[in-house]
Order: sequence, then C-alpha cells, then structure tokens
Amino acid sequence: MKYDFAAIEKKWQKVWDEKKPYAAVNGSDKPKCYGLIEFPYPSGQGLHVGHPRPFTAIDIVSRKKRMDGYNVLFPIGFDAFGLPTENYAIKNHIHPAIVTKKNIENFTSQLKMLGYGFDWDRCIDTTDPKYYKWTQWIFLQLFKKGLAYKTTMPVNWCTSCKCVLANEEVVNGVCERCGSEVVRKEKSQWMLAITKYAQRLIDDLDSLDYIERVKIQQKNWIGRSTGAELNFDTTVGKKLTVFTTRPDTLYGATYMVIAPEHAFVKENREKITNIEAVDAYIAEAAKKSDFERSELAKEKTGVQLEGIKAINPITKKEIPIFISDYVLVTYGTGAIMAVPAHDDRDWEFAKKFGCEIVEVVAGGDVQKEAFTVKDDSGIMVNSGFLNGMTVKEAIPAMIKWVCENGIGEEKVNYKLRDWVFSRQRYWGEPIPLVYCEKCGWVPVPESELPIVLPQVDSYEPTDDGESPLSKMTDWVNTTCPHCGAPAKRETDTMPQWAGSSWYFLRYMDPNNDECLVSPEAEQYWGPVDWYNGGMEHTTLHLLYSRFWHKFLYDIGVVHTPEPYAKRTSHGMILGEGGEKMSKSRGNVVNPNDIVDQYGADTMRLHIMFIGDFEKAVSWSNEAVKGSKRFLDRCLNLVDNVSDSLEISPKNESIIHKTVKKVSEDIEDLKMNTAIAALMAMVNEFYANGVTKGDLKYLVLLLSPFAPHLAEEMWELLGFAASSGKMAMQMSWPTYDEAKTIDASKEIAVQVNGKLRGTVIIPLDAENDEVVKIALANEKVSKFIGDADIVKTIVVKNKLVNLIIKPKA
RNA sequence: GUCGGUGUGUUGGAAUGGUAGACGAGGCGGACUCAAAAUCCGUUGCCGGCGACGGCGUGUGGGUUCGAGUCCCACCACCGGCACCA
Repeated sequence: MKYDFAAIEKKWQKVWDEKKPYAAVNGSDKPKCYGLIEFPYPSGQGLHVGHPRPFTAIDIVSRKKRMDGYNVLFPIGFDAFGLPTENYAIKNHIHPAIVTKKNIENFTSQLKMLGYGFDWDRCIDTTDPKYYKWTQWIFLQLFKKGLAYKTTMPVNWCTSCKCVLANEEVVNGVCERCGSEVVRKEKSQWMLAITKYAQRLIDDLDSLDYIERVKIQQKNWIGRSTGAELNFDTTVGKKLTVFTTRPDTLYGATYMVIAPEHAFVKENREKITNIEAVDAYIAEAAKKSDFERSELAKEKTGVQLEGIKAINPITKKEIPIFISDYVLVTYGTGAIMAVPAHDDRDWEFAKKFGCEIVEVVAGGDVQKEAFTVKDDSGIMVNSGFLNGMTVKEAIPAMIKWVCENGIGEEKVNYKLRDWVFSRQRYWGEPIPLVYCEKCGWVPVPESELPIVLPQVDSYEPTDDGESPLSKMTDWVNTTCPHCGAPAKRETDTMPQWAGSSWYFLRYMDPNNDECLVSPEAEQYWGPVDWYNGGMEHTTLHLLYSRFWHKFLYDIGVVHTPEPYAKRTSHGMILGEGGEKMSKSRGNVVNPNDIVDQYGADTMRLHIMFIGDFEKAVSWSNEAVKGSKRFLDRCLNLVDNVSDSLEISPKNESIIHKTVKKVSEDIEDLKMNTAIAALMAMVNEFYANGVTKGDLKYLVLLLSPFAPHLAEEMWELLGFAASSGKMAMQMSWPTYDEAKTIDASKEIAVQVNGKLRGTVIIPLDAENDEVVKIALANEKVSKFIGDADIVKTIVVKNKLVNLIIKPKA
C-alpha cells in the first residue's frame, strides 16, 4: 500500500479538531498529569526546526500518560509581547496587535500540521487584555507588599536610536540594531525585589526533580556567599563597611578600595585633598559601559583618596583608601578591604600603586604572586591570635572576634540583583499605577483592570527614551484613585518576562473572569508535573517564574511553593555541518518543507530519533529518509498480515521486550532508543511474518510517535470498528516480565580478560555448569592448552572469565 | 579565569564496570526492472592473511580491576553559562 501521508494526516487532523480527544477535563476524579512546554514567541518567521524537538517529546509523554489512564493537560499558548513585533510595527506602520494576530494564526496552523495533542480550547495569548488583566493584578499585589519599587538605575542607552536597550540587545558594547555606541544612563525604573527570595530560591531546589545542570546554573546565578561585614574606622570619623568572605585575612588588609559610585566620596568631599583627580576618575568610569568596564579588566586603574585614611580594626594601622572601578557598587557594600597577599586582583592593584603586601597565610611567595589557597588548610601567620590555625579554623575565630569587639557581623551575600521591570516600550503590559503629587505612586483599583494599551500614532520611543505611551496625554492624565486630584499614569510597560512568569496557571482555568485561576482548578492541576524548556531560560524565565509563584504562594493564590515538579532540557538542533542554524549561513531548516516532503509523522519520528534529547545534534536532510522508510515498512505490514488476533509465538518475545523498552524509554525521554527498539521489532516482523494480534502492539506503541499513521493502521486493521475507539484512546500495552527473558543465553567467554569466544548456556545456569560449557568450546580450549586454570569469574547470564597460568 | 558538558566507524548515534559500534544514513554486492527510482535480501571499524584466523581499536598519558568507552588522577581539544562577585 502506498503511504499517502498527506491525505492520512489531513484526514485525522480533521477528526481530532472535531472530536477533541485531547481536551483536559476540569473536575475529573482521574489522576492528573500536567505536561508543559515553553510557549513560543510568535515571530514572523514562523516555526523553526528547533521548536518541534521539545514539543514532540512532551507530546509523546502526554499521549502515553493519556493511554496510561491519566487526565492529561498539555496546553499551548503564545508569549506574544516583545520587541521583534514592535520593531516590525515601527517599520511598517502596522499595529503590533494585527501583526501578532497574523503570526499566531500562522503558528497555529503549523502546530496543527505537526499533529500535536494540545488542548486548543485552552490556548492563551499574553497580549489579550483578558490575560494581561491578571499579569497586572499580580504586579499590583507585588506593589502592595512592597516588592515592587521605583529606583534610579544605570541603563543601556543607544545614542543613535535614543532608546533604552535590554542587556540582550547590547552586543559587544554596541547597539544590536544600528551598531552605534551604547552608554550608561541613569533612569528611574520599576524593580522587583527578587533578592528577598534568594535564599528560598536556592533552598527549594533540593526538593525538585530538575536535571542537575539546571540546579547548578540557578545556584551559581543566585551566587550565595557567606562571610562577614566589617566596619573600618577612618580619619574623618565616618566608618567604611566592607563585605569579605575571608575575614581570617584581616591582618593582611593593607588598603581599602571603594567603587566609583560609592557615597563615601560625596559625603567627604571637603576632606579629600585631590578631589579634582577623584572627580575626573569618577566621570571617566561613568562614561564606560558595563561591557567596557569588564573588557578593560586587564589593567587596574584607580586614584587614592588623599587626606583620608582608614584604620585596620585589628592592626590599628592607618591604611590608604583608593577609588577604583574593579570594585562593583552593586555587590556587597561597594567597598572592599584589600588583601594583596592572597587575592589576585588586589595583588595586581597593589603592585601598580605600591601598596604594602603582608603575608597572612603561609605557603607561597607573596612578593612574586598572590597566594590564593584552593582549600582551607593553609596555616595562618603574622596574624596575632590566629597564628598557627588553619584557614578553616581562623574564619570562625575571626568572626567571633569581630562580633565581640563590635567591629562587624557574619553576613550572607548574593550575586542575584533585583529585577529591572520597566521598559520604555509600547508593546507590553501597561504598569497599572498612577502618580499623584500628593499621594505618590497609587495602584489602580483592581476593579479597573485591565488597563488596556491605548491606540497610539507612533510606536517609537520618544527622543528622551520615554515610552510612546507618554505622548498620549488623554490617556496619561487621570485622577488619583486615592485623593481624586489630577494625576498621571505610569507610561512604562512590563518586560516580556512578565506574561510568561505565570502562564502555566492560566491554562488550568483559562476563561475565568473572577480570578487568575480558581482554587479548585489550581488544587487539582498544580504543580506542573513535567516542564521542558531550553537551557537559555534557566536563569531568567525559570527563576522569574519560580519567584512569582513563591509570591503567589505567600499570598495564598496557589497551594505549592514551587510551580514545576520536574524540569528537563533539550539540546539544540544544529545545521548540517554542526554549526548553529542561521539565516546568514543559509542552513535553516523549515519544518514545513520536511512535512511537505515526508509528512508530519516522519518529521516527528525523525526529530526524536536524531540523537540524545539533551545533547545538541546536527540536522541531516539525507537521514530523514530512514525514518520515512520505517513508517513505510510499518504500513506495508498491513498488506501482509494474517487474520489471527493472537500474538504469533515467534514474535511473542520481541513484542514483550519492545513494550518494556519503549515504556521505560518514554519516561526517561530516551525517544531515540525507543524508536530503535520499534525498528528492531519491525525488522523481526519482516523476518517472521505477522498476525493482526502482533500489529495491534506495533500500532499502540507507535501511536505517540506517529499518531496519524497509527490511527490509519488501526482503522485498516479493523480495530477502530471492533473497539469503537481510536488507538490513542486505548490502554497502553502491558508486558509480561517473564516473556521478556529468553530460555537460553549467549554469553562471552574470556581467557585472562580477553574475549575468546561465545557459548550458549541455559538461563541462570550454575557457575560450574557454565565453566564446563565454556571449556567444551573448541576455540576456548585451544587458548587454554595445558595451562592451569587458577581462577574463574562468572557473571550470571553475561560472561565467564577464565584466569590461566602457563605450566612452568 | 571559573562552573557545567562533550570527545566512540565514512556519518547521526547505541552500550546498569561484563561480547564496543544497537538502530539509522552512506558505501559495496545481489534480486526485481528494457532501464532507472522505489522495494526486498546480504555485507560494511581498522591492519595483515586466499582462508581458518590473528593483531589493533572509544581524544592523550598514567592508575584501580579478573575485566574500563564507563571509575580515579593529570592533560589536550571543542561546546555552553558566568565572569574584577571581594
């Protein structure tokens, strides 16, 4: 029979659209399974070949779970706010909502073309006011709890586009779009206090089934370090506070460094005798972008604050204070105690500026290079009461000393920064706040949500970098919800991360107008059982959404502290030569082309078969044929099947083995070996011949992978008529463990650890018998000759190793 | 620099410390065909040998073990994240 995939796929997609076999049921008493993929950004380019990899994998898992009897929620939606759409709108003078609608339609037809079992009735769109009403609602709750605040922040400013850029838009220090210089500019921004949740975001990782590298990357990103905060007296009376992870080296602190932005300079201007030089340095540092500051890291720069000294609290020595941009104002206290003997950066700086270098941990030559001990077993020297202790002992001893003497305290610091939440852009959720001269920032009453994006004439930011909304005076001018006086709306919008931070909750109850999700729906569906997504979202989206979910937990909206029970991650699909797919390389594969040429089932099968799910793999157009051939072979079996509904004895063993292998592999996301097992089974079917009973197993096992063809074969074999169900609605096949085990086994025979032959033994044969059979083998006995067997090692049903010693 | 990952035939990739290369792609040989495609069957790690067979093989060098692709140590290469985080 010819495999007319185009007709088959069209036929079954129509059936699914009508019968909705993928609908998830709210209020069911079945056990639930919530599988989630990262919802796509509906770009103008349409679906990329990278999308089907995670989508197909979780689709397969969902289909199997459905056959296992679960009430499955496998939803889809669109993360549709974002810059590319806005830029397209600016360029072509089309409203972004129109562009978005068009793109979503295109994505929808492409996703349906691939036969995914999404519950389309739960489809969401983050740009729909009915959806972003609740994004705004969550923001208001954050604001009310003091977790959203406005502060002045240095931002990336493109001097040519005259607009604020996200960090991702700054490439090698220049604007990604126009290539012009990007500088730092102070702007007032809304911030979310994610750092308040830093410790919980680390601690709760332990209870989650996330792949290890995701956990590690999140932990590193949050960057917890423990140490002490110490107060240094200065000759001007004011104290300088530093954070250090190595309080044990306090005796070696021979100078201090503060960041250029540190308030100490401003507060002590009149005491600094070289204030002109200091001001000049500060001005120079402000001109540099973050990128330049880290690029120019090789050569340390700085200026000493003349006229002021600090006092080392334990040696009581006066030490100089420097200002330098190698100290970051955003980490710790923005000031450090420098221990040049044991820190590479401090050492480099000390050499350049002629500072004293005092060894406090023995073991290196600190005049030649900094001695930075890798473990904490170094011995303290030149350190008073710490002398002779190991570093490990000295750290708590010094912390105890500083606490007792009122010098400082133990302290934990995080690299994580608060989340810059404002964008001076049009195509995002308006921030639902009003500024009143008298009352300050006032939340819009919840009854007025959503604050809908108004129509504007132009989507371009203003010359001074304000959102285009700021030009809409009718919209901006309003009254204070608190006192009724004239007031102005916030014109900043939210970043793209906002809508995606809680979307998985909306799927549970997508049409609820009363609340973002009903407690009943959330209790039943939450948390997400399995969430797969890209590694590139580990430190942004994944962290942000965990933060929001913890907040929603704290205010009683959700019943679990974590949104996702399990997280896996897929590898990238590379071009033919193992290079990244890109338009400039011309190696981009469009899924439509593959579907046109080979069909959706082949596309699905091949993207799973191509290699280990977690690793990057390169696409090969040539190799797709193999997957197509396999489906051809499956269908052709229908023409050569015998009518028996029993399993044929010849195929019984391979069927049970394959059911076992495929069942286990799907749960482990090892779709490549599951498909290999199916191929092996079909190869045996060709060799042995098949009954309808045999093919029933093949169809059911195949149905998550190639759902269209599976339904077609199910119908052709008459099972649709006899069961009244589609294959996907049947129970997942079970296997009998006993039937997966063969009665006899071929095992390896080694002589002195080297393979010398194979023999066939009865299953679970005793060791003596195995050795006897092995010795009876001609090739083996030839190798042994007249040597003595000094030892035999038998691994049950696997191998026998004979250790021999030649006769003297 | 640092954290994480990877390194296996011509090629994509398989292998709970136990017969390396499953399953594909490509190649080669054969069947069918006027012929070609498609399909089916066989074969395919490298070296030596007509052959039986022997030797060598999982980035490099050591180690543990009866036995190492797999575990340990050192190194090299590539990929990804972070990067003056005190």
